[in-house]
Amino acid sequence: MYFSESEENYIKEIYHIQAVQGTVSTNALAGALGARAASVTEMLKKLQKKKLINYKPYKNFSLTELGNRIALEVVRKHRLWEYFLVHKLGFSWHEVHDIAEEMEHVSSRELIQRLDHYLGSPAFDPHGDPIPDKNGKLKAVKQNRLTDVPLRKWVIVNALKEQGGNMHQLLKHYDIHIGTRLKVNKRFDFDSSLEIKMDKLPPAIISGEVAKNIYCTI
Amino acid sequence: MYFSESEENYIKEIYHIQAVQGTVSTNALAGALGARAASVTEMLKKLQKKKLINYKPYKNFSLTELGNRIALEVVRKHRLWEYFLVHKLGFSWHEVHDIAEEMEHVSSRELIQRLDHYLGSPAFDPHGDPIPDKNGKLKAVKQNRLTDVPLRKWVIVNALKEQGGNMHQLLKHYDIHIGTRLKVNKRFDFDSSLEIKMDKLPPAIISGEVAKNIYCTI
DNA sequence: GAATATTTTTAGGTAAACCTAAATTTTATT
DNA sequence: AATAAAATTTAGGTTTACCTAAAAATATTC
Ligand SMILES: [Mn+2]
Ligand SMILES: [Mn+2]
Ligand SMILES: [Mn+2]
Ligand SMILES: [Mn+2]
Repeated sequence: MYFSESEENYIKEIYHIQAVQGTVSTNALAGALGARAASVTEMLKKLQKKKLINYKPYKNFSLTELGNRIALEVVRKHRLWEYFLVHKLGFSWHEVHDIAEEMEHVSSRELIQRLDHYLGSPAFDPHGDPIPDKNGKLKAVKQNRLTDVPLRKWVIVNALKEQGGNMHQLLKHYDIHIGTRLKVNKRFDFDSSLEIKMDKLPPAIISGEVAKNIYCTI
Repeated sequence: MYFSESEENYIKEIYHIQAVQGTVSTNALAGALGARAASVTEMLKKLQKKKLINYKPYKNFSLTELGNRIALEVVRKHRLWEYFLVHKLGFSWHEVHDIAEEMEHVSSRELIQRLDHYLGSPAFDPHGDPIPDKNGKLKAVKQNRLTDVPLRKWVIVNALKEQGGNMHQLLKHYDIHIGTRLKVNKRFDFDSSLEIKMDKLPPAIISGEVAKNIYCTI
């Protein structure tokens, strides 16, 4: 069965929202895709006809088993290409999302099979997100928000979320990247900033803004 | 300036037809693209408005300087991806065209820059066709049709054209590939087959059908 | 050079993916 | 429970890229 680029983007986005919010609404999806609610409604009907989502008018919706499988395939393609861009072409992690957003729609299954093998079947993309394997299985690693981590406990950064701006400059300045070991010494409620401590470096203050996008293993 | 996937395909195809026929007509383009003449006319008007082609109704048309530049960029992307698919992912030369047909439309310039560097700035794609460099320059190597080559003269295969079917099986059977040294002993006008001689192999007969798609340096 | 054939364009449609504005349904508030 | 607010859908457009069938222009043939 053929799915258009738009259909793939919708399915993938439903998958992501479902993963973090548990439930998906027309407006949430419209927001995530930068589209208007009316456009989303139209597409929802199309996706339902293709048996990719469970949808009743005016109600929240969810992916069907099939929809989930397709979503995982697109996510797999996206993350494998991101891995390729960073580890083979030398891009930095914050530059690859938009390119992968296009490459994820190249349709050849054989291509992805071979790409995966060529990259050594990586389990995580450059942002620390798990790459679904051929069967859609994800290596489950808990991503704990740095803002919620217990005080004075050493943790390891395992994921960084891109948020539009150029947060990566800041992270580079602090020398925080995936694999960095650090602990949170204090949390300042006033501006929700944190004092963190990294090996061989004096304690540093980071804003809640940044901390929100840093995840780690406890 | 943005060009859609369709616009890129049209421009590239005009470039190819121009290269072999010298001149491009609505019907020729429609045939090459698998579209109807009416659709082509419509697109021609769009391409003219974008100053990519020189076009007068009912007349043959040609690429403008800008059109040529864009065409070369798409050709460059196509052939670099083909090279990647064969030399990095292990595809065989006859499997890569359709995949590259999709990948050539990924828009990032930086991506192609880096891909080129990663591949070692190759000058020829897996079919033996030259890859335009960043400035659109092509390494000119004369591709002589094996059917036209002088008799009893050793030549080297430098290009193989894919023609839908599975000619590659035949070529593999004869062990003919890019780089193969051979000479044409005889030409049989009756069915336009050729007797060829390769190093360390007894003479063999190949059909005109196949020979037409083999090119070499004299 | 007129008649015929071929090529190309125009006219009029369709489907996908978007949009705005208005109507409808659901949810929240008094 | 009635009303107000918010979310969602429907109605009616637009643009892109296709299509078929008919008309117009160009080329070929007698
Ligand atoms: Mn995408
Ligand atoms: Mn990622
Ligand atoms: Mn293409
Ligand atoms: Mn090629």
